[in-house]
Amino acid sequence: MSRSKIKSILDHQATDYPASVKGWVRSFRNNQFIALNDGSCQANLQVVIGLETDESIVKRITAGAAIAAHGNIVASLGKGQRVELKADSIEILGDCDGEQYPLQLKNRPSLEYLREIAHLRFRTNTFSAVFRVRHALAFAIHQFFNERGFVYLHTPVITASDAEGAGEMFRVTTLPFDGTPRNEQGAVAFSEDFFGRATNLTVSGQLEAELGAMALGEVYTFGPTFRAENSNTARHLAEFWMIEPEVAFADIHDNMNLAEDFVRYLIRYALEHCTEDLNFLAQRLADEEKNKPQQERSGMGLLEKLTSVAENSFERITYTEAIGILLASPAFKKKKFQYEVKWGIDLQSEHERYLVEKHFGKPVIVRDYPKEIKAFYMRQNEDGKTVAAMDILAPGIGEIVGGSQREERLDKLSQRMEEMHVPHEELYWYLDTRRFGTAPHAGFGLGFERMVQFVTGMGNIRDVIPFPRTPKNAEF
RNA sequence: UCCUCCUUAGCUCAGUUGGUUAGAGCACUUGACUGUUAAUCAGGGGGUCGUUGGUUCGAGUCCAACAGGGGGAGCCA
Repeated sequence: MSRSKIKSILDHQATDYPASVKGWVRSFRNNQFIALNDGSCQANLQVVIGLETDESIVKRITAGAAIAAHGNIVASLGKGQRVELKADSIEILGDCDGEQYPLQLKNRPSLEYLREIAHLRFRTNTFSAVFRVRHALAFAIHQFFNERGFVYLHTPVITASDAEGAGEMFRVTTLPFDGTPRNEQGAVAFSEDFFGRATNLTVSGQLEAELGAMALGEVYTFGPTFRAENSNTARHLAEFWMIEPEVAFADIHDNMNLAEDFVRYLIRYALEHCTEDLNFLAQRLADEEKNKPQQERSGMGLLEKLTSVAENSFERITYTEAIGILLASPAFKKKKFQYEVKWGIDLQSEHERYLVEKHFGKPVIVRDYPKEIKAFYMRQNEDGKTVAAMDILAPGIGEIVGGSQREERLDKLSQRMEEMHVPHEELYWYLDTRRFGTAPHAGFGLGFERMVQFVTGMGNIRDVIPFPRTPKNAEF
């Protein structure tokens, strides 16, 4: 008999039919009742074994063991579940020595501990829920762009450009560490390296995505991104996934509309397709909040927060307005901000949090930042002071989207590159798009893990990626 | 990288002003029970108190360095 997924058994109303299931034992009660989970859904299937079951089998039904159960799906006699599998036979597929198995249903191992056994943490309710939601969001991303006619463009993971200015890079090389070849000036001879030049892991697919957009019209990337920054926070990874749409004939307002539609679409998708997992995660979060002091509680439950974001439009303000709000705030007057507030500063975490969590109470899109604090490729506004950049700030996460209208005017772009010491030679291919049929265009980047954090309510980004890569940590 | 906190059984945690043989729950094991719901009840085994060094008659407890981890900040997505 072929294996049935537990999800399909629980989803269907029928009873009194034969079925086989395979999964991992979550708990074994009364030498008779197995709570079995196969990863297809949050809920367990109760498998009931007969009293005549061979004792040598019964002894091997331990928490964590992999088993197969064959029998009939029947209406449950007990109270906690609608149906159960009345087993005729049990097969032990893989034993699990409970004395050494670190996961026990009753012990509530901490997220920090589970991070150290990331190879086993998928077996917990929390992580299986998080990774099912992560999958759903990844799928929804492709669906969103596909519905709108975007082309999924695979930009390179290995890049020769180090002029993107998006952060420290990981070097990619096959040169030996001992006896590294040197040129006549004594510098490392990258001409002898695999690609004949210095190469790195990508920090962004944006520049390449722009090339695609200037022919295909609307493209997006969705792939791994690498930053060799020594960042030790709950919001940073050395290897993370990023989505970068790029749209020809679009301005900053089209860009904000797309980004807002996108974020709200993803949340609606999760609410519709991950109800059970989100309910579980919401409950988990609520339990966690109970142990926090009153002041640190968020006040809104996970589902309320997601529903509110999905149903209400984001606040849109300019950078100049944001500075005005901060300067007029009670927090500023009481000198609550650690960092200075004045026109020209980069907004600090505390400023973003004030705007999003205290002042507006919902996601905020801030646009038209001072050109000095933004990248060379952002389009210069008429005022000569600002660029058409926009960031979406989300409650609890901070910056979740960063984007801009791109500078399509060759002279302006060229001039800005000179001012910011970005070498023209290395980016001739980028500049060519401005030489040959340039057009207004815009795009943004969305940090996938930050989106997963927002939807699942997980506080640490290391808990929403299967195998986190952070400074001093590349285990598994 | 900076500030700060933590590290005691497989897991979650107690351990008082430095003082006898370091405790509990879960897990494991032996037995009982058999429609349980984190099953329950009774007995049992299980410890290099992160590592190294120091102070002291005596260190899980005090001090230092190192390692690992958490929280906050910077950089950013």
